[in-house]
Amino acid sequence: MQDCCPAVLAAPLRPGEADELAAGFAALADPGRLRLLSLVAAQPEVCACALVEPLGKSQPTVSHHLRVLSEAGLIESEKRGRWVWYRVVPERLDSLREALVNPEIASSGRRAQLSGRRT
Amino acid sequence: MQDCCPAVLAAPLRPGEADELAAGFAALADPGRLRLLSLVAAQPEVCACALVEPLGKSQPTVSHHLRVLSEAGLIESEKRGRWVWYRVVPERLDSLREALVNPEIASSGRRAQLSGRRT
DNA sequence: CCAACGTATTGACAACCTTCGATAGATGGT
DNA sequence: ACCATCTATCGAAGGTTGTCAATACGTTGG
Repeated sequence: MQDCCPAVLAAPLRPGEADELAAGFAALADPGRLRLLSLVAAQPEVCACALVEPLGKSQPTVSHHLRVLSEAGLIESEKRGRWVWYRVVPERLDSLREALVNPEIASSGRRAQLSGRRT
Repeated sequence: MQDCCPAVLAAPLRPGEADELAAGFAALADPGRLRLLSLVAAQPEVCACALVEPLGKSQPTVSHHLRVLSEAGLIESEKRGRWVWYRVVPERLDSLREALVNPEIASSGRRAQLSGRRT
């Protein structure tokens, strides 16, 4: 813990950002939710009524997952008459995707500055 | 559930793929793990001993999270003498990133074929 | 205004996750 | 051999999550 390596100087990812990102990924951490998202993303807009059957889960469960995706900012809803329509929020997906590029510092950048020493 | 819209024809994401992806995102769904990953990604290789302090969690906890990231295929480890070195697996990050591009079908492709009808 | 329908909320339960202290396993120095 | 050190595992406590049946809410059509 004190003389094996340079030791990381500062966390490239601050706790605040980490929380934000983790919340986003948490919404993607369920198979059903991913399929739900892909169903919504497959079209400009999808009625909630078209999501229950293909998912093979109960209506309350689907509703719950849609809410989770919504609160994570991945989709947005609009009530029109008796039905609710959902569509993806591409910007949010983009932001999560970019986060996965961040660690590119290692795969391409690779200018790990080994200047520091000890803790 | 029967006459509001075209209804999605086939799930763009099959249950099998969804499970695979969800497992990956689940590993990213924790703030501590994200920071851990970013710490590892910040350099070509990082000793486990350099990760406990910056994360502010106990050593067993850090070890646990490293294992989770490892089992998700996001990082790999190599034991050298008394220490264990970790590095990211860029390919795995890429595959997860691509999955987030998949729903691009909606944001750019947008050729939702509204041919089908009813359930 | 009432009945039918689409959606959301509630309540409950099991499964899982995060976290830590204690401890075990393995390696290297003396 | 012995001890210090680094890492992993175990066991437990507390919290979160996924799921459904039941039910409430809001809208449309008669």
